[in-house]
Amino acid sequence: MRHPPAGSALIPIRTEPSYQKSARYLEQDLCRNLTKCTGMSRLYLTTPIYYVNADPHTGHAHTGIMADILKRAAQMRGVDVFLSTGTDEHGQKAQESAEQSGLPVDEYIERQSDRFRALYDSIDVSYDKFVRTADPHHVEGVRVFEQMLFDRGLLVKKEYHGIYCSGCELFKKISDLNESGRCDDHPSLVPEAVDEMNYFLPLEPFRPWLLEWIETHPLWVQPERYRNELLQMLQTPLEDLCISRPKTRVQLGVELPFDQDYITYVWVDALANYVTNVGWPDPKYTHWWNHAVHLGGKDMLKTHCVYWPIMLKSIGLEPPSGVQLHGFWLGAGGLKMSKTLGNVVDPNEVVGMLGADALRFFLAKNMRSTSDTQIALPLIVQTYNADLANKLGNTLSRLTKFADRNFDGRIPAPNEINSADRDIFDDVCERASRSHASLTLESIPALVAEALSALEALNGHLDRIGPWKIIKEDGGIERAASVLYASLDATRLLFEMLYPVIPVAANKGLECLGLAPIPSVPQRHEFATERLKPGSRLGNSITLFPRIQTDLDVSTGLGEASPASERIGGKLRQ
RNA sequence: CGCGGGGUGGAGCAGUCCGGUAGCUCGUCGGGCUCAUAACCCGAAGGUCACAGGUUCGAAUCCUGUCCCCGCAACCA
Repeated sequence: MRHPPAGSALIPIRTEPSYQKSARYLEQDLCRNLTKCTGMSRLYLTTPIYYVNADPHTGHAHTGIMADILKRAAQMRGVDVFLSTGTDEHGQKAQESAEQSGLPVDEYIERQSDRFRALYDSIDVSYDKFVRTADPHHVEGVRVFEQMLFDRGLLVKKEYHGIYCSGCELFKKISDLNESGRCDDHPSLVPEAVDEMNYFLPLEPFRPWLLEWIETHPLWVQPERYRNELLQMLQTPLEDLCISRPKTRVQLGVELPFDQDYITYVWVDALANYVTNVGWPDPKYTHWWNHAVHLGGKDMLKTHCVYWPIMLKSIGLEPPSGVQLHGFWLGAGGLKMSKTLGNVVDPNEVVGMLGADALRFFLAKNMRSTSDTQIALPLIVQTYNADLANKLGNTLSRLTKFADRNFDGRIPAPNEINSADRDIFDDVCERASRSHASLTLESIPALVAEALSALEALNGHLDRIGPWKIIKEDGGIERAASVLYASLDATRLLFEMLYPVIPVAANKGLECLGLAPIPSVPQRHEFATERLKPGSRLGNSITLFPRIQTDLDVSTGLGEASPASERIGGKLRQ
């Protein structure tokens, strides 16, 4: 425990919830899901592994940050968490990108992989495993996986009939071609019909099993709309899944264990990371695998909820406990980000300008499960100034500086806590407990919204009471002390509540309150009982989030922004 | 008729499942306060809820049709 529950008797905690959660909301609760699947003691979170043929973008940052938020929140509930991520470095496109870069293939994929790792390091994603598909353990795992498929007689070798564009070096679907039967990117070339021998895993035999699995596990895919989409997807027969590529066409990949003329095509290679990361084929992998929840974008639905469970089932492994998906980020104007439009948001740029917590906070606050969401630099700056600087940072400042001047930089001892003080504390406490207890990928924005509402209530409360006025009255210091204690303690709760979202700033805030940082290890955290200790010394008062001055045009996303301190010669920094 | 999402005051969004005086944040304007990061608090202006029909005592919400935007359709979270 970080500090004794010394003040727990000071302000009675209300136990009656004043908020009614809808039954539907409860049904989609990760907690319940995990209670059923994992007993809540352990959690294995995964992000997809990212393809190295392009640079990391906002979407990659988002999935990692959401995973990290869920991890930190689970750890605060005492859950042991393992978070995996990594890069996929195999396949034709990686091979081509390497060639285009002019670098040796090894050098290219290492550089790209490092870019993904560097991004995650810079945004404080606390992964426990960063896998690269070239890692020997992973490669061996893929080969064992494939040998098992082969030994069980599940694979068929047959001709793949396709239309091949030699310009793209890819097979095309009829629907990919234009009216004249040519590829849009290479209109001068005539795509040719090619027959190529490959290995396939027939999926159709497993469709009835998968349908039943989904029927009997209503919380398996979340949000619910993706479950509906999945069920619809499974109404029609499934095509065989191609798992190989001839070496004559692609060299970068894992050689099939039973046919050295072929390498592994993406699915077995990429998806298998989820089990090889936790030790498979060593039996100890179940320690984590039995508690696995995959996180990712909505485009993962078919691969992670059809291909992957069937692949696992076919060799006798259990499906993951859950799959939680999110939408996509769109650029300014609600349009897909593109360099041509100039509306690309580079996560590295945001981190450089505003810090990792600002990016984390924006993504956590705004992603919606039912639709794609807009992101643009001016919107991020707006959120940073309004929520982080003006509300959260400023509230900390006004309280700690008041305590510095009037209470010798110590937590004042509360005397007469009245109902207004109690209400403000209960309000924050309840919001914190409730949003943490029910946290899922889908409800992360609700946690942020709850914190902001609580913060507004706290600021309003402070203004109505006006401790800086009261303290000037006769005997007012007693009353001011109580108001300040309740407000500081509510602020403490807010930092604890927001710790998973903005870990660095939250711990700085707690430090300002004279508290130890929240550790990144499983440790049950009780919002209501770990009260501030009267008389203990506050830390140094700091400007947690300096305001940013900006000329950004919110409607276009174009323009310039720079830190206020830089713009006006650091005056704001004092 | 391939599948799906969306169109709500200047900007970003909630509300739509379970119909009942249109909400939030930002911005703007006015006032207050001065403990605080030109901050914070209070108040105001601003919307025919894409459009047209229909059901209903009553529709942003349900039904029908239309228009527009976006995403997906074998490797982009």
